[in-house]
Amino acid sequence: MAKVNLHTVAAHAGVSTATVSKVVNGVRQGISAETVMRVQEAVRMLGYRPNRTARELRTLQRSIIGMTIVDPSPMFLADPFTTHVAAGLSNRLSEKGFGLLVHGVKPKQINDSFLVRETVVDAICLMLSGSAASRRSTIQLFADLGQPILVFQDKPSIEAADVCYVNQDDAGGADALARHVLRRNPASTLIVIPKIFWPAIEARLDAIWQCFKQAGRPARILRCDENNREAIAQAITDNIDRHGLPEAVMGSNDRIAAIALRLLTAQGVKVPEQVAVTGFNAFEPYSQDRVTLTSARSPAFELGQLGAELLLARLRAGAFERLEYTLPVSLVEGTSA
Amino acid sequence: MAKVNLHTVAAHAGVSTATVSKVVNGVRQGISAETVMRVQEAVRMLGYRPNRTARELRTLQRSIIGMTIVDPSPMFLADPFTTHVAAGLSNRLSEKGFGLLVHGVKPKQINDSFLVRETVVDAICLMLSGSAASRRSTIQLFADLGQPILVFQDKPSIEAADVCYVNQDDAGGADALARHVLRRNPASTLIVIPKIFWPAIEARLDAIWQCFKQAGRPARILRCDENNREAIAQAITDNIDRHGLPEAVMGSNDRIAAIALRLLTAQGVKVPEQVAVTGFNAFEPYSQDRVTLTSARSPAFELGQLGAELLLARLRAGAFERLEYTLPVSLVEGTSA
DNA sequence: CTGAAAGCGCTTACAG
DNA sequence: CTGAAAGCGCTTACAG
Repeated sequence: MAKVNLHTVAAHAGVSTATVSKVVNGVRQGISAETVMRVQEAVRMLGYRPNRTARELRTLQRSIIGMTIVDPSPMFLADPFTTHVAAGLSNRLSEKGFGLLVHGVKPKQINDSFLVRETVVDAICLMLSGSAASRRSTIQLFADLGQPILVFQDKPSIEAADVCYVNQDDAGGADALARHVLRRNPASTLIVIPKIFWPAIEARLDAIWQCFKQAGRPARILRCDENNREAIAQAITDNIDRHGLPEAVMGSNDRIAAIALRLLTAQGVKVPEQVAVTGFNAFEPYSQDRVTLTSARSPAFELGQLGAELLLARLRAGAFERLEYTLPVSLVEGTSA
Repeated sequence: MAKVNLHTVAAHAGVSTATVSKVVNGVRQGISAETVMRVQEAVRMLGYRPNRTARELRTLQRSIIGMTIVDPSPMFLADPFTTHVAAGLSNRLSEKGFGLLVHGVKPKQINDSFLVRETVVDAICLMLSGSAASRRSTIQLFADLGQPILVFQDKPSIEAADVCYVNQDDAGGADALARHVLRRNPASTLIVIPKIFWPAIEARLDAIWQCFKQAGRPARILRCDENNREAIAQAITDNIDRHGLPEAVMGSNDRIAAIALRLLTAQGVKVPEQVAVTGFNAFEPYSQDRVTLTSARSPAFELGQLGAELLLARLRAGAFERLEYTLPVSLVEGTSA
């Protein structure tokens, strides 16, 4: 079947392409009801679907937002935090007829990413892992593109007018958790975090660390390979064998906390009586053997929604109203700590 | 800063836009090395990034694949299976300079989806929940668009030349699990599945059901609200209270199996001695209290990769080579069953 | 109320 | 080896 375009419809309805364009776009101003009907009928009969590319070129906007996730693993989209953000973004963008283009890229390949090389979206969201220096240079790279950039979960490093930072209060959440744990004056605390460097995780760690320092309570840190459940369990077991049973275990996310919780109860350790356990994220309530996990609720979906709104507003207004936003993280009190 | 386009670069380098276009696209045929250099220099100096929209309009291809997920929940992107497929898709597409546009849509709103209303991508992937009839009509709707359609995890219902089905062998995997469980001749078996209707889940259920029927062994089915861990645990507990402890619990995914496993061990039930437990997906090895979960490995990431390759080939060749593909699902033998 | 026409930024067959 | 020109499918200010 031949391509149906504005001309086909116009010819079929016996009007100009200008008129068809207006009808299709709902511009009823100065068009007779009868003409509208005739055009709509032609559209229906021919199964006409406007070519978005042409509209985009004409109006010079794509109505597509890019989301670049910099992660060494091709499974970038499997991380719950990331997917919650993406879901929130897509959700809000869709409502406004905008699309979300997701793009995972390995740290080495950022320069060759087609989102960098070409103008393919109206604005770009960034979700970065890696050291502060590498993140900084990545943000700089994107900032230099001359497109609006929105960075999720990162400390403002580049001060550019068109770079906006959307964070959750990881430090606040971690602080609340630490205070909660410190109420029992633990003689020893084990903090378990993933090896891969994510700024949000470091922010949580810092806050806990500060809090413990101020309270004059010791804590030790264990970094483990997050991709493997077994590896996490083994690392925790080894650490306990070497340094003894801590009085609290603080995981940097619920997954790690759940593994610790399971491991401890399997060894007959009572939670929270002997050991307090906390997690982070609380994307869904977590419980095990009647103990519910004390955690902090990450508003990741809301982060995505907010990001979408800010970007849409930026595109409309020509500038971000503010360059930094922080969403609160609330303590989820379970029975595990 | 003013927009930099082909003309700007051409003027700067003192050549025609045709020449700049060729250099930028790597067409070195019939262009002197010196000209190439001069153009590249101008591109660098001006920070020129080709406008993808214009190229798309000229070549009439978008180099974007759409992924529509039909799900009543806005959290559509939070499902591990879906995200694994999306990651696989995006991974392969990126390598070829293609983008992945994700779009979650509620069942009622499919007709208003901009992927349906307008031509915005080169091809569309579908991931559908809901009844067979509703899925069928959704596929029909997309098939009528005159664009290549690739359906993940659904039984071929619409026979159209441009609709391709990519599945994993859910029935095979479920069958293997059922046989495995049946080796112990369980007097009673509880099958736990989510309330929401996903074809893959039904395929698993059917296979298990058939297998048990043939073996002359009874099984009962429990449908529960999958979004809530507590609800699942409660539903299983209630079912056991009412019908007694089964000798096997087969979850339709690992998450449900893990909840059952935890719940049983918490009640002092020995797994697998008293009750065998199985899951499905095995996106990562799951273990708890030294028992490792027996499951079936879903090649979701590979499904996405294959889908990307098929779509790319389809776009190149003008037609799908085959209209149905099934990836194997392998049994993961743990100690839980 | 309607239409002719310019032009968005590219690519490409063609002529030189 | 290089460039002039047509045209991809739309939108919109403008004239009638």
